[in-house]
Amino acid sequence: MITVIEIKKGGLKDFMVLKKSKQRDAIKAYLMSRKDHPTADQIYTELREEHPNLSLGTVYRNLTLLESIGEIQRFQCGTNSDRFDGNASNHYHFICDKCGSVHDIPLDMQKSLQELAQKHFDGQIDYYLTYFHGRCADCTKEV
Amino acid sequence: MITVIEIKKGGLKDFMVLKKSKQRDAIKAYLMSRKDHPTADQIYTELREEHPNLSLGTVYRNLTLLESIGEIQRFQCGTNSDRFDGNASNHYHFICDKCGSVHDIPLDMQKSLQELAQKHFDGQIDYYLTYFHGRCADCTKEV
DNA sequence: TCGATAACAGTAATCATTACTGTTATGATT
DNA sequence: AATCATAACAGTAATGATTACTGTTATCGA
Repeated sequence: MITVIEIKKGGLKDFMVLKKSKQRDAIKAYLMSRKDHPTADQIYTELREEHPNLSLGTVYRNLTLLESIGEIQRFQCGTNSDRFDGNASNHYHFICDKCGSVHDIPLDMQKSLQELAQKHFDGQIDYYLTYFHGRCADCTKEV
Repeated sequence: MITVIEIKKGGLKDFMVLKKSKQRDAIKAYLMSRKDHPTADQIYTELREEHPNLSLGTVYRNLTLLESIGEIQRFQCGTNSDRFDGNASNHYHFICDKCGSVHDIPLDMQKSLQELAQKHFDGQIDYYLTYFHGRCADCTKEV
């Protein structure tokens, strides 16, 4: 199977044939195995144990690539580093304002909210991202 | 009137008495006069015309301070710079994925969504941020 | 007017992320 | 299996947003 991806306008070519790489597979697999939405640096540090020559640039390049072909999600949530999620489907996130952890919320996206917002906005709303904030279960137990 | 603000633990003191400054007033006033949620650099560039000696560090310091006392809002929305909003009340934002502009959506926050999410999450949800994406009115007119 | 210190301008440092460079791996074609 | 084009790599340098530092100035209560 050949995977062809589009390249943003500007260069000479407008497409690219993907070649497989052990590094990309490892990054994808790692991300799929986790539910804590790690940062690029966390992924890099973890994978270095198995792949000592792995480069941080490679991690970033592949995360960006995987995101561009819709296999993973990247998002900012107030912390200083971007977070990555192996679950590419649209879903809700919770950010603990105390410990910074990020959790999934198993709840269907509310189409009604988007429809409601659309009634109040002139442009065209395609999707929405919601970040719930508060304290995670662990942190509510502490003072 | 004296404004006293708390300082995060770690230093010798745990409070600070605010003194007024022309620069902070100008930053706040500028932010209040706009609806386009400018970046720190945009604020800096604009205000330099009136205040030629204004420093970018001063802009950042005051934005952080104003945010910490709840007078303005700071948020990330996928663009590479943080955005600032003179309207500190909880409201919805729309980000145009084509031109990057940020708009307000005049819609009350849906308490029901938070309640719904709370039913599916163990921790304590205090608030939520939602970013609608799509194309703004101007951009829907273009190809 | 004085004294304590918050705030400043200017600059250096930090940190996440992206870009560059020479080398290696992939995969289609001979 | 050998060749060839090029995607991907490791390693490193560069970028850009933000924060921290330093010596000076402004604010404000005493």
